[in-house]
Amino acid sequence: MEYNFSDIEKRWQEAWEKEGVYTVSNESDKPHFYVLDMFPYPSGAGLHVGHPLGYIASDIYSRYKRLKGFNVLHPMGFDSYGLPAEQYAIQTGQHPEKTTFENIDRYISQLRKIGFCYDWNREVRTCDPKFYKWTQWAFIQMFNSYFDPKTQKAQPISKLIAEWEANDPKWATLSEREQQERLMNYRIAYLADTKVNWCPELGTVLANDEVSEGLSVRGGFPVEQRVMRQWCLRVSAYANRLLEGLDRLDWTDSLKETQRNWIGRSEGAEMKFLVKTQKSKVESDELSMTIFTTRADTIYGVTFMVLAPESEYVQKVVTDEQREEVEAYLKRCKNRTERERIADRRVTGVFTGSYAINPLTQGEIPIYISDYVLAGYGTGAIMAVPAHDSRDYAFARHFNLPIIPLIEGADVSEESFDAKEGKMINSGFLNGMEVKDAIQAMKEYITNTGIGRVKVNYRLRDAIFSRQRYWGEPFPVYYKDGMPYTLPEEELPLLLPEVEEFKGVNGQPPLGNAKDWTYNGYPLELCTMPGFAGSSAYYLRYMDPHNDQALVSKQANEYWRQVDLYLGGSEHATGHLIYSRFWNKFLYDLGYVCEDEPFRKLINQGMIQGRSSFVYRYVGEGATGNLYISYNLIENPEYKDKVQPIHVSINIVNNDVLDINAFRAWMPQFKNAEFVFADGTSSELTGYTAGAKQFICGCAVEKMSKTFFNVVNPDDIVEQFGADTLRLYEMFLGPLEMSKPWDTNGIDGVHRFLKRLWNLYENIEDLEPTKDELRSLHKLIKKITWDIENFSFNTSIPAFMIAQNELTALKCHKRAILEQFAVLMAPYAPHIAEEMWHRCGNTSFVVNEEWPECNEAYLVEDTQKYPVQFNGKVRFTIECPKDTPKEEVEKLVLANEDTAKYLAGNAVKKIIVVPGRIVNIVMG
RNA sequence: GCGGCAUUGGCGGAAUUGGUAGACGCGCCAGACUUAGGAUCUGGUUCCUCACGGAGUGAAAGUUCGAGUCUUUUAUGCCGCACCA
Repeated sequence: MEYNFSDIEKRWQEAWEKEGVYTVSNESDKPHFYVLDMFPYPSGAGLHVGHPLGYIASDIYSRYKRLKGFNVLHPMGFDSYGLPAEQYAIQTGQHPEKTTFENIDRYISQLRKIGFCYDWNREVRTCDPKFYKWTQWAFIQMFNSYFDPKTQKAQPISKLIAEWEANDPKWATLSEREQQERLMNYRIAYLADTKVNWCPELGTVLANDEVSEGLSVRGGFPVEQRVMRQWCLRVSAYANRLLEGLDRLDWTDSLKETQRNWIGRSEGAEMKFLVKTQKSKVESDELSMTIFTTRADTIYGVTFMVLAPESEYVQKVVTDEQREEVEAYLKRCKNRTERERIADRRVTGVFTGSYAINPLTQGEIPIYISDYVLAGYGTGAIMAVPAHDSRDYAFARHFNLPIIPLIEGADVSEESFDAKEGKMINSGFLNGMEVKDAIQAMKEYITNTGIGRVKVNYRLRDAIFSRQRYWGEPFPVYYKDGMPYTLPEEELPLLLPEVEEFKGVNGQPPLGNAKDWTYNGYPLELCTMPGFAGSSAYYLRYMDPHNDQALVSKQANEYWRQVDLYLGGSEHATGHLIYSRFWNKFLYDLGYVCEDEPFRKLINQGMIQGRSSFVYRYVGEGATGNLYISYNLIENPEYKDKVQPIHVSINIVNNDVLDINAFRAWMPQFKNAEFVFADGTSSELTGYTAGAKQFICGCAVEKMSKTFFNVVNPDDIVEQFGADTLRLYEMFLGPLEMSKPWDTNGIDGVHRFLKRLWNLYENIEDLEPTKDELRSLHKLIKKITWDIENFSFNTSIPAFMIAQNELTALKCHKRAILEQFAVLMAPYAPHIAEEMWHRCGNTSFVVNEEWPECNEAYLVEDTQKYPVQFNGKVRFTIECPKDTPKEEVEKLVLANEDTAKYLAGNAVKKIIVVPGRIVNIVMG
């Protein structure tokens, strides 16, 4: 009987759905396990074969865990707020909800065809009011909380108010507005004037992780710096906990390292420098500036100070003579976009006219302003040590400032010496110390003398949480006397209003276009929340998706606790995975969730790139623009550098051979195309007939994209080969975590395997399995179990193939063997596994079966033991295959004399041997 | 610049605890069957050599009875961060 995959797959998908075999209950005696995929943004292009890679891997793991007796939560949903749908809406006037829902429908139909074991009853969509109610709810909690630095935990802000009422007499004298303003400095969700990444093209601000090299990640539009009043989340308060929490997570080192980098902890010291200006005489603290440094030991080499242009110190220290020059410089900095600043790293700066006093040497040091110092990090002011910092060095060279070497033997005539090693010189009481010790000594010195204090700085900034966009969660916030207040929780969800026009007008965000956007007559917030708002707690919602009383009930949360296995791309390392951890820790502090970290184990699947094909158009002398050269010839002198590669649809290329007729029909400009074939003959001369000559295309690995004509749609693969073949082949491509190009060419091999496997399930017999058959099966059980537990899915497919080959060679059609084979296949290829299980005479679903146990006893090969004489005495025993002749063993020992000597001197229990070689030594 | 990961046939990649390097698949070669097909099956396929034999996991050194695997140095590629003081 033929392997009719489309019939099998359709039948079983319908049966699973009808019987609800993948519906998950929160009440179960079984141990729980939560497997989650990062939910997708439903883009208009639909899924390509790269998307399901991680989904297949997590599905295999889920199905395996189920067979192992776990109650497995494995849901899917959609991150459905976002810029592309809104950009499309602005262009076409279509409501983003309409296009979003259409895209979701398409995604669901594509996903269903691949046979995932999702519990679709638990699907969530971030743009669904029932869902974003809880996004808004979380925001209100953040607004009403502050971060207590003593306990390192979020607390209700009422506690802070009570404390002030009791201990701070000034509090009661403040007006309501003043009180609100003071509280705003503590709230975890707060409104502040901050320097933001403003993207004029998108008409919105962006978070740091949404900007790369001065361009927006979405769209690639220029981004400029601007000060705006924005909602922010006090993520930086959690910097230390986010850093320390990493140690307890089962994530890859590279991902942890990326997060550590992003959090950017650095230990150093803050130091106070008094400032001498035209107005002050330095006696008082009145004019001083605080700087942050990790190299307090280099203070004897400070030859100038530098302020960031935006530093609050600037206006205090600038002298009248320098004012004009300084203002000109500040203006120039302000007008530079982030991108220009990054692109142009020439040294610029201006002298303020004032001097700082070195607290150790009492020397006067000039204060400069330069944009190489960042306002957002440390205190926005630095002490410059040109001898030992390359940036200070460049500045000193440009402005001809002195450079004092502080480390013995350091040559600073050409460049700075940045390394933290060597003996200190020119450094007063630090002279002779190693750098490491000097840093420590200096820290103690400044603490004791009160010049400064030890300080830990983090690079992680607060997240800017406002977006001047339409397609996002509205803030549950209204304004009274210009101060924000949150809506009562029972008013949630605050529904996204309808608007006529999706683009903002008159500098107002799009919600400004909504009619009657007020609460009790007070204006509501016009901004919406960013994309990461909805994706920061969605994994909690899956635990209890229909609850309208809470984000997640206590019982549901305490049953599932946290995501046991999370799969997704590494591109979310500094965005989603930081925000989610922050969000979760916040909810944990307030007692809404029972785990401090959301994702226990995390795996990044690699990206699947496209494999583009090219034809080469002849553009040399006498070119008609109509002649194409086979790839194998383009390096020939007559064509070299005279051809132009043109992307060609991979649908008309098979194994790098172009389908000539399909190419001519593909686009009008290729209608009269002529070719020089692989053998050097030309189509004009020979008169082309299909199949007679080969035209070879070039190829390249690129992003999968419509513009490269290299997109492969999983639907097409499913139709041609079936979902099981797709699943197996995606895993077979290579290690899960590695990036790799998609190449449909190899898929036949996997498909052939399924067809051959299918043949084993004819004429099933109820005979007792032989030893060889049992060995094949148990080898397979051992291998597949190990593979799944170690996420080494790619190596399972060869194991299945080998087992299939062995069983075919043994002509094995025995029920006892084939039943278990079906169960082993179930995680990888669930449809054919169900059918195989069924053909063995079972009526149950394979998903309800038990994972087979490996019996090691079946794996032992027949061996025999030889005592080996060495130096005349019996020294050890060699165990080798039964038919190995004794002379062979003796010859072997002599041939491996060094090894034998070593063995004789050690307590060796067993040696496994194959002809000619000792291969495995078991120590006693 | 800092950090992480990788490098094995024509190609994707195996080698799980240091123990037969190249599993399995693609491609290619030969053969069988055949209604000539992009079907199926069988055998071969790391390189050099007619062969015997030798070499071999980016390069160099080291540890070990034994190294693709461990250590050091180095080269190349990919990814992340980056005037972060």
